[in-house]
Amino acid sequence: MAVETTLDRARSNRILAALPRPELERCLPHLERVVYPIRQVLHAPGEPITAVHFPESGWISMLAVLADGGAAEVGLIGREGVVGLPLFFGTDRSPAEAMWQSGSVALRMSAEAFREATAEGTTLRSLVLRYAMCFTAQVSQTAACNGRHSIEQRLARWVLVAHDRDEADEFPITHEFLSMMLGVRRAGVTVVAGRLQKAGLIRYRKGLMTVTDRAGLEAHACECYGVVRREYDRLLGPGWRARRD
Amino acid sequence: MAVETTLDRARSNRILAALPRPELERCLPHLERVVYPIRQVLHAPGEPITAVHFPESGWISMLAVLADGGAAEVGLIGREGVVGLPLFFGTDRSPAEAMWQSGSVALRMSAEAFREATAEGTTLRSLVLRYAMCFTAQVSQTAACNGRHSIEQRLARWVLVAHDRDEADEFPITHEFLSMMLGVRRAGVTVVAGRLQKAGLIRYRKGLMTVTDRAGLEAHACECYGVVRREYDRLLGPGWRARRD
DNA sequence: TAGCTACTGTACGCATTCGGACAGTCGGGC
DNA sequence: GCCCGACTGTCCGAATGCGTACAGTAGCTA
Repeated sequence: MAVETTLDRARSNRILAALPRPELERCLPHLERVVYPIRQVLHAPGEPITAVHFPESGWISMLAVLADGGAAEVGLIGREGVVGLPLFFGTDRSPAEAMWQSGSVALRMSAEAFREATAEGTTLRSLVLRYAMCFTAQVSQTAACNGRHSIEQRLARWVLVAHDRDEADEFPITHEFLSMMLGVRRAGVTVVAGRLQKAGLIRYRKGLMTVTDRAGLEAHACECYGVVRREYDRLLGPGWRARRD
Repeated sequence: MAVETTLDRARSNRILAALPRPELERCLPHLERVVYPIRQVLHAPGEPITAVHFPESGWISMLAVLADGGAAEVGLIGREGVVGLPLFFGTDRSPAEAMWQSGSVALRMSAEAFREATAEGTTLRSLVLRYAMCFTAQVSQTAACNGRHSIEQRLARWVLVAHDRDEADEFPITHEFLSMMLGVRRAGVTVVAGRLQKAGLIRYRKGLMTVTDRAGLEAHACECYGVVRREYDRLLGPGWRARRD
């Protein structure tokens, strides 16, 4: 069995993978591989953010925590991005929460090292800037989507967004959890998920969802999926997804 | 009548006002005062953004344009900010639209000049970074808000956000227009605006709205107003608003 | 001051989603 | 192989908001 080096693993994250070799090598000593349990909170609202994380696989939800104790997902981060943008923006805390949803392997870099690694003239700086633009576009579209589109459209969109960040066609997710992410009732998710399953677009059982017809899902989802996807493709190149179509 | 210099006017925009004098003076030759008609589009979805704008007064809506031809407001920019963040993020276009809503006086800086003015080590760069963080927080909270809160809460919040960016307690806005911004029916706005008026929080007639009880509005609005406001206060200092409480 | 237009008020039936409850079923652990 | 807990399916009444329509009114313009 081959020994997997930090260099190999860094190639899993699309931002790190896009760095020129010398710059990546300067980063390597500051990258530490970490594995977290599912639902692990990477940073909580108002708490200091001490490090950024470059996911190797799976995805992290960015959540806005509400007064009633609930949380609404406003964006999703996978191997195309980095968790901890507030540090880049010059602050060590944020009103949002970052929580692991799937996967759970990332490369961790301390706030201090990240600041140096994104100094003027570095490729990392311009990549993170572009990623920040993508993420903002995702959140913006989510804002519009939450106000205008049906649960069915939003669920189809959510599955596609997650699927883009997953190596496999199946991933663990329950209706209960989806309902929290979408900000709707669990029963509402069950009903529309049942419709999507009946239409042959997905399959699921006991907390495991399988995508069986991507094209069909795209047809059922609102335009928000395509708008954001095109923005990611445009700014990060078309290779940022974990899977091929 | 005193001659108002570009320097004086730059003090109206909180980002420019926060620059050290020498840095501001280097910017001045690149700042041009522009006046636009209401509803003027500063940048349309997918079209090249050729300049940034530092508003002196009033506010601009950032909109996500939807497939049905409608548009949903995802954020609001006033004298505390700058329109054209995509340029800062390294791209000259965006899926969003920026449109004047009130006021309409800004200082314009070309993309080229903006790039130089935000070079490494400048105060402008760090100010714009912090502002970008604020704006992202605003959009995130809007995403959550759109999914969870009632029209009444959202309208109260919207009025507060606009009020923060307006010198006067009254500003021109019709129910029709508010309904487009909030993504709801015009009739829905009329009903809840009527309730807020009956409660003595606002007054309006024929396209002119007046805030008569800010504290009452804050009590009626969802927590989203406070969450975002605190983030702006924290990162930009408490003086970013056009008015006192 | 008459008329026009833009804006506001209100009503009706309908669709979606909610909040809550409860029954059915899957599948891992013992 | 059985049990139990987690997950899914379904139902109810109620609330919210939608789409549409039309009437009333304020205020500008001629």
